Amino acid sequence: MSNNSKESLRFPAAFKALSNPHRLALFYRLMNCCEPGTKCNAASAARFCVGDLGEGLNIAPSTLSHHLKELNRAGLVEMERRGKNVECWVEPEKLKSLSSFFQND
Amino acid sequence: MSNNSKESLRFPAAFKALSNPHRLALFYRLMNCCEPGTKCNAASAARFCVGDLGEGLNIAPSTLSHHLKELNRAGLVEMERRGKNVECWVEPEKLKSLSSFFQND
DNA sequence: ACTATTATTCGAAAAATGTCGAATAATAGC
DNA sequence: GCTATTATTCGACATTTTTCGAATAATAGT
Repeated sequence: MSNNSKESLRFPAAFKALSNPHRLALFYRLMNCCEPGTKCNAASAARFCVGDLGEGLNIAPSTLSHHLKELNRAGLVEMERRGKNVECWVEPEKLKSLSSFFQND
Repeated sequence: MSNNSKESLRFPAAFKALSNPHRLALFYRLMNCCEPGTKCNAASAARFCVGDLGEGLNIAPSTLSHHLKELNRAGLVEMERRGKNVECWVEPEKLKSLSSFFQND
């Protein structure tokens, strides 16, 4: 009932997912949800639909889909169908986990 | 005179370098320099020589060397010859950079 | 100079990854 | 039910990566 198919974050898989420039760009877009310079309201995680996320990346829809699936499987990105679109977002707690991975002090 | 060939950290390259399980293990060892459970003195970055770093990883010396070179080129790991050995370490500032990459708040 | 130790470079082979187009699925609106 | 929109799955192919062993380099000690 509770766990709605959200993948949990595991570091090796996460870094592997971020190792591709396209996937890193996609993740970065979701991380920095608002326009460059501005800051998101921490409360509302920004959502992009798949098509919009790939905007400007010059990759085929099938490739885009593949990359988002990888990000999702790595536990970095959540996805949920909403009508014709599939919405994607990053849970803030995932960012915290990643951030603290590198803080050994 | 000043810049002693230390590669600067760039995120896409860094995540790519960390995408391999062996390289992640090597980096993790250097990050968490002391024995599991204990904490390093922040002042003294721990150093491993190449051979010791690869201990237990079951990879050929040539493979180990290759991976460390990649970590170095990505700006994650510093390397310096000291006698017969080559010492490796992680600059604490690199960890800070990586950590803050994920903190967009 | 010779030997032992430690690490790197250099191919080469096997495995994994990134990419696409075509076909398929899921949904919404008519 | 048909059509349009949005996204995914499924091969297939090209590229990249991982890995190794053999040869080479760098250093220290005898």
